[in-house]
Amino acid sequence: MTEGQSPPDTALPTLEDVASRSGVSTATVSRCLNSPDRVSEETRKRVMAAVRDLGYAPNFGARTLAGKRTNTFGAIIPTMENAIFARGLQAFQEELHAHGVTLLVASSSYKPSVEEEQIRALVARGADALLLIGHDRTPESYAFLAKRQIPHLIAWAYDPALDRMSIGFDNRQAMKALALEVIDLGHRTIGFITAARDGNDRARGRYEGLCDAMRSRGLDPESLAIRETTYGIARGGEAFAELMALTPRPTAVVCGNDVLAVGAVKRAQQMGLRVPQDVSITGFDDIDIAEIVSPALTTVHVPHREMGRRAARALLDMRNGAGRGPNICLDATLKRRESLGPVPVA
Amino acid sequence: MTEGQSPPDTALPTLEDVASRSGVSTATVSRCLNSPDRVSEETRKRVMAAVRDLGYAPNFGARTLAGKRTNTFGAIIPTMENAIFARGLQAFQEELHAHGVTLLVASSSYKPSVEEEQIRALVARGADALLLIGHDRTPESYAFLAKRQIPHLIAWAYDPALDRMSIGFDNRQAMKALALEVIDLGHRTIGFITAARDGNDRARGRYEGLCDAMRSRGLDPESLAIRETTYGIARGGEAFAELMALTPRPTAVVCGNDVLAVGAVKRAQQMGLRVPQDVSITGFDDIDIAEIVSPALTTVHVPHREMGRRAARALLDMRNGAGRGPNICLDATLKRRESLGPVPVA
DNA sequence: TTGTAGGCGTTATCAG
DNA sequence: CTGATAACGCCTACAA
Repeated sequence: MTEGQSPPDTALPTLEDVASRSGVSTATVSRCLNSPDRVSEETRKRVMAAVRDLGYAPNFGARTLAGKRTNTFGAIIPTMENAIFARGLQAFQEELHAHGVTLLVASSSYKPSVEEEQIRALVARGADALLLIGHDRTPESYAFLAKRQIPHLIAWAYDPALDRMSIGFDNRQAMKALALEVIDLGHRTIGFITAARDGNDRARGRYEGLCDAMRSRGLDPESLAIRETTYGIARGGEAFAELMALTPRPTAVVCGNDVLAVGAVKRAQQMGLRVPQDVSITGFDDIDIAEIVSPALTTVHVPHREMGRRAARALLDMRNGAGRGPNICLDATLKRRESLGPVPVA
Repeated sequence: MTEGQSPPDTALPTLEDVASRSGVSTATVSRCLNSPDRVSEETRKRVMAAVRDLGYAPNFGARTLAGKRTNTFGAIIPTMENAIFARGLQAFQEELHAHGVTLLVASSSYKPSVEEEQIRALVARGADALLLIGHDRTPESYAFLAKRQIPHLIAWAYDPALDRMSIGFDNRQAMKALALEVIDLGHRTIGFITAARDGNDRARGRYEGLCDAMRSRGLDPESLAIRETTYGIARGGEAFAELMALTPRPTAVVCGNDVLAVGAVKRAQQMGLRVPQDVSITGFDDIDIAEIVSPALTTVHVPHREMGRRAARALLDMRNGAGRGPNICLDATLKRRESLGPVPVA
């Protein structure tokens, strides 16, 4: 009945089409594709030819339905537009690809509700494991992950107080170290430009690290002039200008990331302020632009690539039944460059 | 028989679990999820409660198998690590999300064979439509796309000679315009730093545009000193150093993209060469660093975000049956900044 | 408004 | 080595 010469152009070829065209059963075709050695050389050739002719590709849905591992991992990042994620993810994807798994990426625009959606979407599409960024997400997301027992790993963050599977670095500690450096250079009036801290534990951790440093040197965190803004070079510039209008004017502006810091540096120059002679500026992440801008940014170097690579390995292990994942803290090291100097003599 | 209280923690809840827990049939549960208005208020509440309790999520594979639209689009880019794709893709994804479709991204590492794999992977996973970068890909990829009638759109490239559905800009024309500017400033000895042109029609188009410009001013493209290198700031610097060791030494170095150009500028400064007084350098793409580096890069501005947004709309239309997609050429405009100047007087 | 039943494409189990 | 055939989880007529 369904012996048609070739499938109508509107329908996708199925296993059955391949089978009838090569005169074997669907079971045999399936074997050809999955365990070629369990099929005779001759029939295999015939089947493969039919596969090519028909442009057959297995239906993934059916395949996973029939109960096989998908070899697909998912990753959900806040935004593709942030170089730190792009870099780490590229390494992550390369490592996975080397192990035969396909990576699917989705982005949440920093919205926990969207992230929850994406988690479900990826899992529903058969993701064997998930890479997530940071600790902040809806309780529903965590509940879902637990109930479905999805191997997952949190990257870009490490919180000693949390007992989660993660591979990241201690944002708070790293920022504290940097801030200590700033304070010990004599700065007392400090400004802080940060991304939104709500729903972003990395940003919050950095803020807390700064407060820690101030307290440990007898400064009151309350005296910190804060500007919270969205991601973007221009945004950093605007926030910087606001800070410079304050009295007393900060002698150092600590930024939550390099992008904001670069905006601050550029704006300073437009305002005729010399960096660091008139005002010091620091970044965080050590992405390319940190070194390109002049003066180059004093910042915190984060091993994005290594993080991606190791996250891939850990997730692969977990998927292979290695049990509970690791909780690894990578080193984020201080990078001294020119944008930070001693407080100007009044 | 399968009347277990609650599903063992090792198995995922299915429609049936939800059904039995809420005392209705699977059909009703399905309706609750897909067309809630066709179900009584009361039963719906009961069902939804069960859904939540069980942490139920529909199995996507089964769903597409049963023949529904997936509301999932796919995109395959060469690498996440290149800001130009990241920016366009973010816009693409936001537009799609606003229309209720999930975007899944995969990357090919600039390898056509990997891209072919990814195309199959995404289609198999039920992608309703695909966004691809550039025209260069294996014939098998095109054959597959045609046979399966997958709505797809090519972005970041526009070739007037090709009759394909695409939304991009004319790399060749844009580079020609930029190169004309260089030549008309008096430069006769020109260097060119480019990404690998094999399998990358955008890079090739830019190269050809440069040749066009030279020819149209009576210069021999053969005299062009070319360095082909991989992506990365450092790579651009190395290629630049090689070019500067040539005799005669180029007075202008045209770069295939901003990243390479920034590397060249930085290296020039390390070598004690003033830009543009001693040597001119140009970029392409107009990403953030083009403006951050000093001197700022003379480059070609590409409307990445708009491209992403419009690609999303076009693909949405195609998926909705709007027939053959568009072939749109966006404007890429010359951005004059400081890195390009007249040829030095000998 | 709700339930029943058939089928979607693949894999796996069992016989031949 | 190969062929039937029963799941897999969901959707959608069709019936009630």
